[in-house]
Amino acid sequence: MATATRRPRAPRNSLSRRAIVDAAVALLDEGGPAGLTMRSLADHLGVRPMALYTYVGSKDELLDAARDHILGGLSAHRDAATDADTADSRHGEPGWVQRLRLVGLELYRLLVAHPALIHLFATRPLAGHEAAGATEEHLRVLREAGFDRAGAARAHLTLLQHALGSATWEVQLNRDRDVLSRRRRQEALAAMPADHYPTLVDLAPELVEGTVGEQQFRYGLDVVLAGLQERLRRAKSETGPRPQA
Amino acid sequence: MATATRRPRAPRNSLSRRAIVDAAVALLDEGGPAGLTMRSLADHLGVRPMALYTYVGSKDELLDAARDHILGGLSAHRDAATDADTADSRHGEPGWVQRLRLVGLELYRLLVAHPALIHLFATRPLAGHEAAGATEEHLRVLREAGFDRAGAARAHLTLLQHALGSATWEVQLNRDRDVLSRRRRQEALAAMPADHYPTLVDLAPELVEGTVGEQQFRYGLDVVLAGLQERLRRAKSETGPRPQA
DNA sequence: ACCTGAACACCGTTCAAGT
DNA sequence: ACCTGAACACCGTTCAAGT
Repeated sequence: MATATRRPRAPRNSLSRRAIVDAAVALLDEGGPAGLTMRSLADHLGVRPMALYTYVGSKDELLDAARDHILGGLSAHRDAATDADTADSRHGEPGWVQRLRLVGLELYRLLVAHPALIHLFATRPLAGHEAAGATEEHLRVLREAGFDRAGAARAHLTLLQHALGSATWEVQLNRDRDVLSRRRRQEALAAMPADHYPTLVDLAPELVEGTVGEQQFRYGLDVVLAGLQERLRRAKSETGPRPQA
Repeated sequence: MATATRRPRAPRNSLSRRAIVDAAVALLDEGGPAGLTMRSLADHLGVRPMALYTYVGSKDELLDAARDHILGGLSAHRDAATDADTADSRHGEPGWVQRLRLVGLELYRLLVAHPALIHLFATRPLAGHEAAGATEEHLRVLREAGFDRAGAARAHLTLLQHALGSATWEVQLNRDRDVLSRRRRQEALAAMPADHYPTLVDLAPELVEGTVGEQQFRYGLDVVLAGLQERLRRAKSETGPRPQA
């Protein structure tokens, strides 16, 4: 859409891997996955396409670097929680649940703020430690709460997977918020064959209005957290009342 | 990888939208998103690229059709559950929980069996009723269990989002199972800076061994289902003991 | 070492033309 | 109506060359 910024021909040694990755992230946020091509990126940096290959090797490698760079913000921003985030904790809720909620919200917001990140999760192979900041926090809190080693690992993955799925759904649902408004979406749902999907058609208003945005993520996160509490309770009653090492 | 099947020049009226979509799904399953180009698809069908445009309009439209075609299998396959699926239901577990588990497993398996589907969820805009078969089943079971209208909608989305996120993670983690084995992945995790990620490094074995495949999905699904039971219990105790309409 | 220019083997799609 | 051929404006990347 936006007119491609024409190259003001950068000076000789102004390029760097860091600058390239930064520009790549900017182009991804701006124009989505399609907005980032080696050629558009080169143009953006005032350089010929092949100049980039001095620093990156391939586009895939660049995409991985962009992903890791965005996710690298995870541990640093940890204490950026607003009052609103902590305000709605349930009364009598254990501290570890509240802390996991904050990590989850941060992760979800990062994914929604960088929609291209979701594309990268669904496109590039994973090693498993991409969201290391959130992983470490998850695991530490879970272990302190009393989860055993295997339980902490599985619970962490569940939280991560839920955040990823929620953000994916949310981002793609809102990709063209303007062209397909809520009203139209509700009409589309209500217009489905009622003999095959009676309940879906009946609940069309709730599906469109009530399951969107951070509100829906918070609901799902609370469900997961309640399930984890139940899990911990059961594990403790089996092992006996004293907490595990 | 596979040598491109050379066109045996199809007879004149052998093409159809249905045949094109089927072939597209096959190419997607076989070679991933990159394996499907209008040109490779035409070759596969023994036809020139532009012949496809009589039936599809654009590649994007074709991708949506392929996604909807795969997801269309959701309602039909409903009773394909094996004994193993029902065998591990917890004793004294309400029937609705068991039914939701079956739907979830079916959804997860479909996503993992068609990895390109995950790419489509993260790439193409959503209307909200793509997985209508699973949605209808979810909503009906939830309503019968006693969830109110808004609660059923939110609970359904949570189940859907969790399945999507789990499948995404799983598929991308295993994309090159051969080139990056578990052993190597565990070594990579254990080699991360222990001062920044002590718990992660410590739990590397559990993270690699215990959080993979359908086993991990079942764990997360059980967590979500336990959370939903808790949710329902609380809602009922607020409204009074008699079930809601 | 850092960067350019030309080229190759691809894309999706338009447009005019053939049957 | 159904399909082809040639062409356009793109891709990522190789290769040889310039500084």
